[in-house]
Amino acid sequence: MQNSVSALTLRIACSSCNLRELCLPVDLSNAELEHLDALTSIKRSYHRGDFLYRSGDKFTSLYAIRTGFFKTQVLHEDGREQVTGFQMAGEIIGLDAISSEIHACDAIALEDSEICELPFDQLEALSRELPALQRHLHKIMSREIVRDQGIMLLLGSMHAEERLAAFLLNLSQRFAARGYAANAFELRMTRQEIGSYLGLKLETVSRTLSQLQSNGLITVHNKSIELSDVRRLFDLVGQHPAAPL
Amino acid sequence: MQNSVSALTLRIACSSCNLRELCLPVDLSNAELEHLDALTSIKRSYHRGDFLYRSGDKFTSLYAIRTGFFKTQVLHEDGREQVTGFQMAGEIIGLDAISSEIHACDAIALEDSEICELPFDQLEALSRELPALQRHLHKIMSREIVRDQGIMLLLGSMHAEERLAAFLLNLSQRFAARGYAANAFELRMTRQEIGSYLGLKLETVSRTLSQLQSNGLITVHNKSIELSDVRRLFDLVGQHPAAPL
DNA sequence: CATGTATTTTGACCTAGATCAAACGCAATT
DNA sequence: AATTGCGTTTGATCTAGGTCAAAATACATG
Repeated sequence: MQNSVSALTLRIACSSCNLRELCLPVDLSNAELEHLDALTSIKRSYHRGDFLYRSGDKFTSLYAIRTGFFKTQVLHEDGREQVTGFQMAGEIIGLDAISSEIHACDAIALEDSEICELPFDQLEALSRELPALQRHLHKIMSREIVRDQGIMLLLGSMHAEERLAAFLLNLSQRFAARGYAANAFELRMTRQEIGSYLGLKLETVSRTLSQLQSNGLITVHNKSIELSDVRRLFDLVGQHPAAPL
Repeated sequence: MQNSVSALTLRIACSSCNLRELCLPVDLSNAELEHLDALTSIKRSYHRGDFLYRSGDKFTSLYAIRTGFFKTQVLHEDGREQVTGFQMAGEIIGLDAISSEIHACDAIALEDSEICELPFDQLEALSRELPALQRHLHKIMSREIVRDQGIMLLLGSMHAEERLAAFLLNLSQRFAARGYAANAFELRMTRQEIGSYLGLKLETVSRTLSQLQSNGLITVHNKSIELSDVRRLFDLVGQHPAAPL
């Protein structure tokens, strides 16, 4: 039981977090989980539009998303921007900063959100004590590499329609893993942000969504999406429904 | 001094490897380096075209490239392929397989090559003992994530000419870091492989190289490349020469 | 509720790169 | 030297998606 907490620096125990099935504690025994509570993980709140960190900031911590939705983006010097990912509850962000100890991208809240700040030094020290945590941390980083390779495949060799289908199916699967409806959800990001992520212009995103709708694969009403024919969406990306993106 | 070795399972000591400035031992003290020698790292040779591993193979080890050149590629079910990277001496490959313990891509030698096989269980165990090694392993993984994000930016928002310029400058910098000439080198890969990596067709790669040549930025003779005007190449990618790709 | 601002949709047109096809160069083989 | 075969270059066309512009819709704020 937690008491006498400040609003800004509420210490959070992983063992009592309802995201423990998705987040850092995956694969840890109860005994190990208690050790993880030794981590001084701080809960913080962000409003829509707030920066969790900025490119160039000194790296100290990874961040586990408790609630809400973030995007990460890299800015090119000439003003071009590339959204590199959309992150939701249970996902860990900040991994790109470990290499240089300086954040390489911006992380921005797309809706009001809460995160757990995980001081990386402590996380490393603890993972020397807990092999299961060490392995899981490695898996999280490796998973990010695999994800990025999937996006490279998408950007390098898929058409607009396939990119959108893959994007929507990926969101669907991640919502489903969190207990939300897989076939109907609200987009948290603009067409422009989707386009940046998928290497398309916002007009193309809009047109392609309309086209998927008129072909009966989805229903779009502004930011609300319904997947009407998941089978044909999977056909479009040339994947079996079992395989994650 | 090493004696009585078999051709296939030569044990290699990191402490006596001339790649230690680039590879796993970076940032380790001499004392730590000796511990790293406890790792049963096995040297193996591959011929041009050989697979180091295939997508679907069980993951056991990371691989450090001692000499030679590799490509990694992911194959889409419908036959599309995407080259996800070209790797040279001192670079570590196989990181993508940690997450699922199954390799997610193919790794293929582009010329006769030698690698060090690094059993991952042992590497993890050792990195629990050596914080500097642990940190370095994390940095290697993080650097791969940053690299992938750079490619996402390239694929998502750059034109053919910019992609080729960025590609050539990146190779140049990596050759330079290994003591080779920065401004003249041989490509180890085909136009088709470059195209797959950069999200372009091989004809576009060829045309764009010709165009860079006629603009005086490079000289191309088949696989041999000379960077004639590095300054303007950097201008093209909108980067200052100091910044790595 | 009215007004101003951002986002989305849709249309008309344009272009970078894809596609298709042919010729060329170079290395290995006979 | 001729043959074969792969990789590369170059040309002629085509098209998916970009660009530019305007209208429609949603959203925020006084």
